[in-house]
Amino acid sequence: MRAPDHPQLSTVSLSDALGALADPTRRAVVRVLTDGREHLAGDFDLGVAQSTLSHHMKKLRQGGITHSRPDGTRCWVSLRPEFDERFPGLLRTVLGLDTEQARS
Amino acid sequence: MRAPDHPQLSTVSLSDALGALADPTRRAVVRVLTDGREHLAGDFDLGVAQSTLSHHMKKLRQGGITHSRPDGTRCWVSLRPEFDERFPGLLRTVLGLDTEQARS
DNA sequence: ATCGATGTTCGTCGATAATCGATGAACTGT
DNA sequence: ACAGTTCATCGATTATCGACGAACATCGAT
Repeated sequence: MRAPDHPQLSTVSLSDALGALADPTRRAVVRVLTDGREHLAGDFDLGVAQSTLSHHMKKLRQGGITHSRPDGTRCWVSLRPEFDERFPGLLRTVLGLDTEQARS
Repeated sequence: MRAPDHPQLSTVSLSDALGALADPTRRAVVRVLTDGREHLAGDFDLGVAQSTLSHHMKKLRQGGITHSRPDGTRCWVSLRPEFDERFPGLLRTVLGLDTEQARS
C-alpha cells in the first residue's frame, strides 16, 4: 500500500473540513475514532463497499481530520490531534449534534 | 414572487445544515446575517450572478438556516432563530472558525 | 513462487452542485 | 397600460459526489 497523502493542516480550508463532515458515513467513522485509539480500516462496517469506504477515508484525510498509517497489508486510522488546533471545537460540536434524528 | 419554501426544522438533517455551510459563498451570506437584522437579497454583492445567489439562498433555506420574506418585488433574508435550537452552537462555532485563511 | 488478505485506484454510473444567461412572475411607479 | 425592478426559475454546461465492481499493488504466509 502506498503511503496516503496527509495535507498540511494550514492548507485545509474550512470548506474542506465541513465538506468532509457533511456526509453521514464519514461522520460515523469519526464517531468511532473519538475514543482516541487507532482502528483498522477493515473494522468499519458501514454497509458500503470496500472501495467506497476507501473513498470516504480519502475525503477525511483531505479534510485534515484523520490519519492513516499503513501496516503491512492493513491500515490503521486515527484522528489527527492537530485538527482541533486548526478548527477548535468543530469536531466536538458536530459530533455532539449528530443524534439519531439529525443523522441522515 | 412566489413564497419560498421553509422546511420544518425537525426535518432538516445535520448533513443538510453542514452541506449548506460547506460553501464559502453561503457562509459569507450567513456572516452578514449574524447582525440579527433582515437584509435585502439584492444587497449581497458576492461576485456571483444573480441566479447563482438565488440558488445559494435556496440551499440556505433548505438547510434551515435562513428565512426569506418576500416584500413586493424584493426579498428580505434573515437567520432563523430556531436553527440554534435545532443545532445548538453550530453557527457560532462555524462562523468563529471562518477566518481569512480558512475561508476558501 | 504462489496464494490470500487488505486497501487503493480506475472506470463507470446516475445524481447532485455550482455557475451562467435568459426568461418569467409579481410588484411599483408613472 | 406600460416600463422598470427584483427575485425565482429554466435550460445548459461543467464539475463533483457517492456508489459499485474490477483491476492493481503490497504484504504475510505457505
